[in-house]
Amino acid sequence: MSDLLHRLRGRGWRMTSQRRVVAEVLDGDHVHLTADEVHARAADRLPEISRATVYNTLGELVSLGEVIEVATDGRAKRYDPNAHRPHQHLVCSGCGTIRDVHPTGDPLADLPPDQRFGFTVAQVEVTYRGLCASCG
Amino acid sequence: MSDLLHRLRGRGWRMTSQRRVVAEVLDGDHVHLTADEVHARAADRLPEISRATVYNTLGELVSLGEVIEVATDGRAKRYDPNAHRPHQHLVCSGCGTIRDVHPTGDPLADLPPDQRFGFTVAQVEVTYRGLCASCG
DNA sequence: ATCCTACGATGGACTCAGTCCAAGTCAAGA
DNA sequence: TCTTGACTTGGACTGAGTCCATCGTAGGAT
Repeated sequence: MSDLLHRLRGRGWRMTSQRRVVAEVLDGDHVHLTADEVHARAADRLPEISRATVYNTLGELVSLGEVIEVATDGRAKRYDPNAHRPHQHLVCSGCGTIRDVHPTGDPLADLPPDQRFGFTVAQVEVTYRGLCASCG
Repeated sequence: MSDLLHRLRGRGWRMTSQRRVVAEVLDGDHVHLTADEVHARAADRLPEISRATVYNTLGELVSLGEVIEVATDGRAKRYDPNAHRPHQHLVCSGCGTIRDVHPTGDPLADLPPDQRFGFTVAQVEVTYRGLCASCG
């Protein structure tokens, strides 16, 4: 993840201990934490970090395209650091676990012109839902 | 929509003026109102209807499978009465307008077994995003 | 190495969406 | 028409997220 920190510095980010810790917490595969979970894990390393700072930093990471916001349920948004490899999500209806998945085919091609209502379609999000092995 | 009211009566619903008004407000194609919008429109016809009743009624309609909950942004859930014809959604990133769309193909078939991580996949939601003709 | 200052952090108040609950009301079966 | 349990009400409450005035500090300038 230090490559992320390098990219951020290159983009003019002032590097603070808070931003470093938030970026470190978001490292890994199949990571989909809520803002409060990020705050809790960040506070393990930096006890005085505030919720506002976590929200600010997550928002900046999202607008820089380094992190993706995922809203799979109606509850808290989740933050997915796997932003540089396009992917979709598989969500367990039982426990809420989320996996990144790579479907074959191009879902955009499945939307015929007469179904586009004059829109310029730019992006497709696919959410697969079902029960995971433990909840099955 | 009176067929909906008949179905509900058949399922043992006690028919109240509040429930009738909520069901009527949710009539039509490409309808995707938030709970507060449903409440506002219901209150035009029945000024004393409470928010709690609107939430209760929407929740019941959802669990009866008559209405679908849609969470296309991180904000308020939207309620889609078009529950008996499977469809996906096309959302304008500018103004938030939502259209029901019917893509070709079966997105479930695009998720290979080695991408299912032991899940029993039951359902797929697809959200197309872009700019509508007015926002383009 | 030190100073400056604009950018970032803080925490508490606030908003918005939604839930909960005790008390009152009323639809519909007897 | 009576009765009763299902339904409605409004207000308090929760959870997620935003806003803002103030304080602190990273990092360029000297």
